[in-house]
Amino acid sequence: MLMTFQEQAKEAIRATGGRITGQRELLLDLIATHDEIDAEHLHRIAHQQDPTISLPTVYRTLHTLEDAHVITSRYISAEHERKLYRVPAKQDSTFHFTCRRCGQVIPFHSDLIEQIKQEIAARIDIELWTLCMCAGGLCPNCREER
Amino acid sequence: MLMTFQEQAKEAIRATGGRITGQRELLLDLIATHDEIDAEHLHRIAHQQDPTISLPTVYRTLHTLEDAHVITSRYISAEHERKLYRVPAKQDSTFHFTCRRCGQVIPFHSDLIEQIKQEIAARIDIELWTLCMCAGGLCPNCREER
DNA sequence: CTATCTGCAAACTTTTTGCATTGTA
DNA sequence: TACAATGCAAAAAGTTTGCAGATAG
Repeated sequence: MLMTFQEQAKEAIRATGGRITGQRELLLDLIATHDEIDAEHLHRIAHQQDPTISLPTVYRTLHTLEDAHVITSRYISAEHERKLYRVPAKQDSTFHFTCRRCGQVIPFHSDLIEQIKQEIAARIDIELWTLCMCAGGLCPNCREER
Repeated sequence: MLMTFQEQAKEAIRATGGRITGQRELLLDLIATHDEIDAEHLHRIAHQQDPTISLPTVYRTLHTLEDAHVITSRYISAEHERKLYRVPAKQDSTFHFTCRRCGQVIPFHSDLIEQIKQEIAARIDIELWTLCMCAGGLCPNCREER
């Protein structure tokens, strides 16, 4: 009997004395249907369904969910532009190359990321919550043009 | 006959029609004597030697140097903090774990980083300028306390 | 002499906070 | 009916830009 992400999240919110509001339910539904999303984008699409929802509420909800370990966050661009939030299980070993000239983003999967996580865990006694890995440089096209 | 970092940098600046100003010479000297430094720190120490130097000049100089491939930049913490600049050769395979509770930064070296760089290069025909890897979670102390 | 650099002040982007009000449990 | 959560407006933090004046080559 699997709990949905939304149910798990609500459980986690209640567990710490938090309350389930309409805004939070809406945000949970939207997070569940997007692989990885930033606060501003989340606010934009939430706003279409509930025009009263504010950006501070989006940020506060994301922090609440992250503190409860219901979502994780990371940057995917070397410029650390917007922080992206996601359900932990999703695309854990995918990182991104961002072209510094045209801005193109190329996703990249590597098993070495899992190995690095294990290496960290083996060497320092930390609890790893997030690992962000961002590559930057010139993409094939821009490399050719210059 | 090895050129110093400063001489190389000046050469690179001149090569693109740039000019060698007192501010730029001072910044180059300071960058050369620090492993990895952020704009605000660089401005602070530069300001002690030349109180007229401004933060925009520091940023503009860092961008000029980065465009000329004389320095590289990266973030070392997964939180939206400061960008760090450095001479490319320095501590290339060191990344950092930042504790989300106490802020402690634990540097961490792994040969897997070089392997990942090679894996990227082998798979996509990119020119890799920077790779940032930021780990976050609980440090040994904070993990114990909660 | 002229294009590049500079400092200053102000703008910008993303994220956070104070506060009075609303709404959940 | 308490205490958590909300919206608004304003602040914060890091970085960038416009502009008029200074300066390298």
